[in-house]
Amino acid sequence: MAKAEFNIACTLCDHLKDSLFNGLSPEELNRINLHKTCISYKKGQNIFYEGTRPTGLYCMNGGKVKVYKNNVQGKEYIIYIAKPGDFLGYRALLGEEYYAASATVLEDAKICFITKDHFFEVLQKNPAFMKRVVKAICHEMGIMEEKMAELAHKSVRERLAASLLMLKESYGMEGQGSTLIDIALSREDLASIVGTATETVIRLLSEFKSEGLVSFEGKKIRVLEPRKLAKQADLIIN
Amino acid sequence: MAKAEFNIACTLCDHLKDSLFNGLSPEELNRINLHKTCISYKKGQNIFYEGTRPTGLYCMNGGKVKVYKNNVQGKEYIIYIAKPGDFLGYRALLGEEYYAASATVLEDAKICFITKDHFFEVLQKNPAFMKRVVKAICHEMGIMEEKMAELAHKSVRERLAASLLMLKESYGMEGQGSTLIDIALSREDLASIVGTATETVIRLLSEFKSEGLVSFEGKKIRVLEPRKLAKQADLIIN
DNA sequence: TTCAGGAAATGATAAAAGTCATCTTTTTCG
DNA sequence: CGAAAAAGATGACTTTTATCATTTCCTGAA
Repeated sequence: MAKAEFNIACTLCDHLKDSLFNGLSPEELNRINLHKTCISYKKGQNIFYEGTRPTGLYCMNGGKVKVYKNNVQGKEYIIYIAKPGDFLGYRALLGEEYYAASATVLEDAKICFITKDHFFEVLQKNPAFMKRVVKAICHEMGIMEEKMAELAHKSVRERLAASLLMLKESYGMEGQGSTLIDIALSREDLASIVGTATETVIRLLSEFKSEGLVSFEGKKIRVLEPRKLAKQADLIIN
Repeated sequence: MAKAEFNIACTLCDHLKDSLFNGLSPEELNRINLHKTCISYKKGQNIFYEGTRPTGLYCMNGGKVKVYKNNVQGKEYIIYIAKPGDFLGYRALLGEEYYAASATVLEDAKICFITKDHFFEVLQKNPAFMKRVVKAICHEMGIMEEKMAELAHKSVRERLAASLLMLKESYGMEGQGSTLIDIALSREDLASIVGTATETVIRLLSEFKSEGLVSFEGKKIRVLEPRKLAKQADLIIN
């Protein structure tokens, strides 16, 4: 599993429009470009480990990466799934702390790495960029507050339905009057997103399937009835 | 329940040292001082509601405030308990969003309010302050990640033990070779912190009591055996 | 001081979810 | 290709936790 380098100019990056770097001047982008290292990772490879110190910022150019925490008994909780355009590891970097989570490749990924100093330089010289980053972080916090409240008081069934809808929003591909969740997640990973046991996810998914809410396409899940799923998730009342 | 105004110069505030405002110049503090309104709130009064728009920043000068979300069925999850020196409502303000949570006074509180414009002005003119705020926010996010992982995979018993230790850290008063958690929390509020039913908290607390881990002092809880509690919380192995 | 209402405590019961074991299917890799 | 490993599925069973009902205790307002 050799890490292959690649290089794409930031100014020409396909995912710039989805990124917090969108809005930087060509000069600033070139500055980042000069100081970045881009690497291709294979599925299963690790990007960083919980407890280690960040030395820079990862910026996703392709693929999918899970950010997760393992508890003492080895149970995993997936905090976030990063896709192209997303920053990775900025929390620990900006908080000047160790990584509180680990990151592992779910689908073969291309990831650029910008050293801490160069990222901070751009951040400090460009208040508008700083403001955008802060805004994004605060938005992320709002999502985390919502997730904590869900974990505290929703049933696993409700949370699974909510997770499927969330995945549909982020990774949905429209077609045939329904939406395919275009990410190859194992049942185990899905359980780690929902915060439950693998067997429970398997059982509930087959219930959803027999109720006609979803269907399976290879390893992927197709959402057939988003409104009914939302009702299961207790997001809508009627 | 009239809201009584009071006024204390920011430069003379007892809690400045615990606050993110610590480090501002006297000029900046005076600027904030000129544009703040300070109000005394009684227990049970509401500071802001989920779904409304923030118009400024609250800064705690006294008392305790719970920040919480209510789900559809009315079940509450307490995200945070703010104490003097803490900012309140900065997430929605910096994220330019509606409040994602509500805030209500737990113990009679004195809270200063700085309008959005003046706060943003200081923030933008002082990059070091901005950096400190960002660092604090990112630290907060790390705590939230930890809490999500706990909610996902720890038992209520473990979470209650962890919550008691967290409360001990934040509100502990040393004495008699043990620590009193100096905050008047109802069993219901404690359940909302842990993310469980009130009855479950009551039962587990009386188990902890009969195991000699805690004792009750009026409405308050005294932690007798923090190490044993930590073992219950599965924070230490041996 | 009393008494009404809220909070705390306790018991009984049901529902939800985890665990463990087993079996089947799919994937991977030599 | 075929064996081994991993992932998925299913059943049996246990544990945990929520819910509901009832009782006791405490506190604050009249």
